[in-house]
Amino acid sequence: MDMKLIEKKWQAKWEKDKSHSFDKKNMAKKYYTLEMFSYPSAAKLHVGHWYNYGPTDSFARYKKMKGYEVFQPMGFDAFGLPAENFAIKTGIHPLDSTVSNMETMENTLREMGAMFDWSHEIKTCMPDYYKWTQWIFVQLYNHGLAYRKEAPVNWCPSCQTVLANEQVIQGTCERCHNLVVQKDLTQWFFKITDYAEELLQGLDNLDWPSKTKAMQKNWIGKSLGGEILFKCENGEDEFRVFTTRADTVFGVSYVVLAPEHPLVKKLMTKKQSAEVLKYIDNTLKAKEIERLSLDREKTGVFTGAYCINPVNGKKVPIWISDYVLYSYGTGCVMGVPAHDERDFVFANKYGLEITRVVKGVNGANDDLPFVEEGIIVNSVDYDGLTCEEARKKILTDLAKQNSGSFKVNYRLRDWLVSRQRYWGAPIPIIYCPSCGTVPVPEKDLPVKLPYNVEFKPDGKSPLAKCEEFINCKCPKCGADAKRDPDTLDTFVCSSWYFLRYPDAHNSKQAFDSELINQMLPVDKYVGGAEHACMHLLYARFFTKALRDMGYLNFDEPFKSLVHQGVILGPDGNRMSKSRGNVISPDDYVKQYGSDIFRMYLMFGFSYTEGGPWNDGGIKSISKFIDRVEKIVTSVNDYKNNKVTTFETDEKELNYARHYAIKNIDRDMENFSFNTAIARLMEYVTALYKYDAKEQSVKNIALLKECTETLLLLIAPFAPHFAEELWSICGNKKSIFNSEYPTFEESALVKDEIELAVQINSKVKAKIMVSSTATDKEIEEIALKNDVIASIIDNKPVKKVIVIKSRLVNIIV
RNA sequence: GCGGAUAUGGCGGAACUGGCAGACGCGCAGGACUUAGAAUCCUGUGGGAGACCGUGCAGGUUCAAAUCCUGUUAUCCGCACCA
Repeated sequence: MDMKLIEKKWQAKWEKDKSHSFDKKNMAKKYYTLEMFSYPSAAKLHVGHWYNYGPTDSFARYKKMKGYEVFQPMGFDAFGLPAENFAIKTGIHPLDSTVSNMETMENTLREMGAMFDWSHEIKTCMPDYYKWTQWIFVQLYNHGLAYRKEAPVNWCPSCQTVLANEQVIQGTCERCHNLVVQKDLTQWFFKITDYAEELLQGLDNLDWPSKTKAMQKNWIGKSLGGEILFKCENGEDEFRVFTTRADTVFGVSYVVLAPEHPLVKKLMTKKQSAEVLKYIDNTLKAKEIERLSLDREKTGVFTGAYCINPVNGKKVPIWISDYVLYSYGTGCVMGVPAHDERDFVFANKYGLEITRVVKGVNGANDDLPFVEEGIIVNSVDYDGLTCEEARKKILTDLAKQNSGSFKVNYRLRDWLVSRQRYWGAPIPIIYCPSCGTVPVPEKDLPVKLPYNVEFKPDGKSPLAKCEEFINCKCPKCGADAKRDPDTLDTFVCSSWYFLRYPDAHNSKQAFDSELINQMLPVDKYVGGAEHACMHLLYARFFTKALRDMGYLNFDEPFKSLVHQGVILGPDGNRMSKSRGNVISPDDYVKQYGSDIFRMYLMFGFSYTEGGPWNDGGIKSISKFIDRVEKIVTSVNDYKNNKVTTFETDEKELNYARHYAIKNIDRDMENFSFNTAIARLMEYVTALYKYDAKEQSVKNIALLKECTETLLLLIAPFAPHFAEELWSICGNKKSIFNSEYPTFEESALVKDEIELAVQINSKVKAKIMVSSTATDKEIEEIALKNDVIASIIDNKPVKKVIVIKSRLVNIIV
């Protein structure tokens, strides 16, 4: 069979019949299957795209055949740096290259033969989409969830833009892998931290991979503790430290402020100022390099100032050190060298006091630092309490004097969304000399991204240099004003696309709430694991924020999530041009067709694991497809020739058939495609055995039924192929609108079953017993077995364990 | 350091709540059909001559462990001075 030919034929037919469009009338059965949309950087699909979209489409087709009204849209995450960098290199405008890439990619995606509903396509770089991205920005602003502030931010000198925390990987830029430096800049942030607790709690109820949940949990980084107020000796200033170990506050021998802390320059004494300023300077300069050294030595400088420990009135020296992060907690910590490893190292290095205030429960452990839980000592009234009791009591007592409080801290930072780049959605904000920060009114949206812009990066936003863009009138007072020159992080665009898909052409609203509340949440979301702490977290945040504004009535966007694994090169390494191990789907699709390529991806790997590419595997699928075709054609021949006599065991064939149906159901739900196809292969082998030369009329009817079942079962995996054979068999209706087989439990009941007989847990013999036999009967049959009897000889039988339909274990 | 995962034949990978380890496929071997090969079909295929031994390693629980428990090693992924 010419696979390429039939693929073309059926793709055209499906498109003509609008086979893949969602029918709202069937809302009660809706099933929203979503694959993460792709970035149109390369013109062609790579194996990763195929591996995400092919098997997931088979899952969607399976759901459709099971009677669900499947919605499976596709689109492009089209803003972003690669197009812009490509433009800088080649001079081709990002819009032009992106539009042409999207076109090529869409064509290749269509050739996959997936059930994408292209009538709902989204392209995030188009004004009809980013208008609503901007609208959401304004909503967030109006609800206090978008704000602008000056802060030390991550700056990538190579990409010439700021980055979100999530985009900094071990001190380097996630895109170009260059070192990221800190800069003080005024930028826009989204207040994702307002939702830290709900984002954390909500994870429990999600059907997501546990690894992904754990990653988000760690990223949010909840920590329970307290804040303790330290007043400075000068009587004016004060600061709070965040600690999870308030129980050790009697062991404080110094406190440390982050070098960036604003109090530092005020508190330092004249004598220490030169050293302090030098240290601050060095910290800022050295940070990016030292960040990479894993075990770097702790350094710090005494400010010359002192503060008072609120629990005992003790004078405590104030130090600064870069091991204290300004961005976490309050930017100040108390130093308890006896009970913290870092403080211990620091105190030893600088000769600071070390006071033990916790001893081991059994009194034995004398080693310092002692970081475990224990019993409080040297802490006056609190002596003898457990650490946990002391934490509560000390904070409660401090709270009474307004010197402390219980406090929950999160590692999660607000999301920095400004980017000093061209190829993104402009930030819809206007700065007016008299009205201040003014959001662009909805009627003026979208703020269009101008085409003619000098986008070569020089550290300033390209849009700032575009006069006709940057200059505007204030929407409030009409005075001359300026637009925000930055664009939005592309993750903003992808944080709500799943809400737009079902209502992709709505020109009045971002989406119709009533419709979206019915269509969402997404029932099955499939995509790469690399998005755990970015896209998947941001999308949850957007959903919750829009819910609280009244636009949505659900809490989570993605009920059930699956990550596909990674297909490696044949050499077991990640595919890369430099390694020369890149597998091009095109070559295989050309040779075998898209059905076989997709099916091999599903059969040759465990879906969530992935693994190295292997050429031999694809041939085996091609062979399997040939076998299916042969069966179907020969059964058709029998039918036409009306051959007689029969000699086959219907019962066994029916067993194979219903066994396949039952197991494929379970496997599909689990995304266990490789085993589903294995069951299909077994079924085909069973059918082959009944492909006898001589057949009776009665038998042919069964064979025909069985081959139809086979085609229905194989349809989700090889859609074009199955559709073609289905029509060859004389069916007028598409196989995807035909009734999917259900299994009959009765067909799976065997008259006789084989049991293993063990003696002392070692298999010694096999016996056949009636499937209705009682334990007692089974035991008797087992003991009568020749082999078993001879082994038992005359030894006393201590115990006999009968596990129905599995085995018999005789203990002698 | 913290968190998560993985480890099973020559290879990719199966094994539901503990119950015959190695489904299915690749590869390999033998056979059938061919003048011959390719293709196709059939049979066999964890190791060992054998009693037996076998799921990274060492223990444990159990009539029974790839699966549960304790410890340990290796690899991969994420976070990392988070107070």
